[in-house]
Amino acid sequence: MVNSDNPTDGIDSESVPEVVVQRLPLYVRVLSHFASAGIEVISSEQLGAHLQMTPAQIRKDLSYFGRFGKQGRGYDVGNLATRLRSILGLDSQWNAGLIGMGRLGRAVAAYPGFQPEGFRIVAAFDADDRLVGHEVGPLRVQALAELNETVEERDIKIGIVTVPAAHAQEVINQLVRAGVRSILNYAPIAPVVPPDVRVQGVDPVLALQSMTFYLKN
Amino acid sequence: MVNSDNPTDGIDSESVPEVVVQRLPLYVRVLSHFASAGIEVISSEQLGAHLQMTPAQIRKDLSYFGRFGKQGRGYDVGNLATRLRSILGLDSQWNAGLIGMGRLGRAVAAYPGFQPEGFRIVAAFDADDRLVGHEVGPLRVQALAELNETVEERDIKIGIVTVPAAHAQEVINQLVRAGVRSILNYAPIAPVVPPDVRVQGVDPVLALQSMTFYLKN
DNA sequence: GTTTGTGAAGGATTTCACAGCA
DNA sequence: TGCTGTGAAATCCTTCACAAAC
Repeated sequence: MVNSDNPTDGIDSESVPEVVVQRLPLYVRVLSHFASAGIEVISSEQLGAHLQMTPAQIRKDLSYFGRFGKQGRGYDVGNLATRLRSILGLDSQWNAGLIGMGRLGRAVAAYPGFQPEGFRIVAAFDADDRLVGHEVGPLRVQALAELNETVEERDIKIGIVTVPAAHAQEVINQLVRAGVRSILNYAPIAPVVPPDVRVQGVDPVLALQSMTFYLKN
Repeated sequence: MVNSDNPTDGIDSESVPEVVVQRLPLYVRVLSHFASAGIEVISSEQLGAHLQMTPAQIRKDLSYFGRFGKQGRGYDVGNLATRLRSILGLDSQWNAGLIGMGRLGRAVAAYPGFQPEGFRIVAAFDADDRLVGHEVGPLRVQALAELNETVEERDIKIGIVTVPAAHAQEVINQLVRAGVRSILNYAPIAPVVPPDVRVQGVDPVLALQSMTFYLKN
């Protein structure tokens, strides 16, 4: 088992607002930044200035998970980063399967940002027989029929979907059937999934489309 | 001037919640999907089923912008899509400048998803002199010193940042100084910008990092 | 009969403001 | 003195529920 529960933080995920969980990685990132700049202690005020949010929100967010600061001083940068990483499960490796090895899939496979953060792509799949068997970096492209057994064998907890929009819902269905509960979706669709499955979309066009509203108005 | 204000919708962007604006592109996308499936009329119930949200929320969201439906029937798919596109400014072209022509920048330049949605990358920049002058697709890589005049000349309204994290804040500062108020940021940082500038991050790692919380807890 | 549009209610999130601790 | 942690207040967002429209 790659991912061991850390007994030091037993958090009821139900009791923490989802928005708060989504901000946690941001805190980790900024803390790492300050740590590598040699800063050892930081206040919620300073964190807030860098993240463009109020100090009160940062303190309240952190209060869902514990008491990490020292009154009159602030937070120990290294310690807080470590604690938050542990809470998020970022202190262990997470295996991911990549589905769709076209142009986008190969770009994602080659993206160097996953590995250092503990995310490892351990399998690659494509529906196209002509791609199956080919090597993409260290991975051999597999047929989708092998999804179920590979998810089990390689302890895949995350699915990364880089297939064309027309096939994305079906591929996501297959991932869900294979037991994957966390999906990173690059396809420009809003997939329908059971309530216990989490989908995060990565979609530059969607991001641009909401900005034009403000450019125009 | 590429982007003409559409006089049919005069919306006070202050009065519309930001979350609502961010859902609008999703509605457009689903409506296009239904339109190309030949469906002409759709209820908020059906839309909600596909987007996994309540019909009431969809109706309330739309009510910020007008009255698009017919009681007892629902919404005309084509008409609603057109109206929403107009409200978002998606009925005109938007020019973007891409800064950072390394691996990621070239992948973004080659991404075929922007063009069909009306986003056009009209300039490419890099700080590295060895890249300046090279051609990437139809673009000639320019020096960053030319940013200001090029933004003006080519009516660039959007900056797309694909430089390494260490340079991203400085590049974003330059974009802001050049008058760009909408930025799509691929760099893994949380940049500080003036209040009238909008930044949307595209960050697969951040998305993954909040999902692991739920995998673990 | 069906479904919209919308005030009002309810729930969630953010901010305030201050007691308590270093 | 300076800053955290946190109840209470304020704000923001979602859902309810129903009159009006087709």
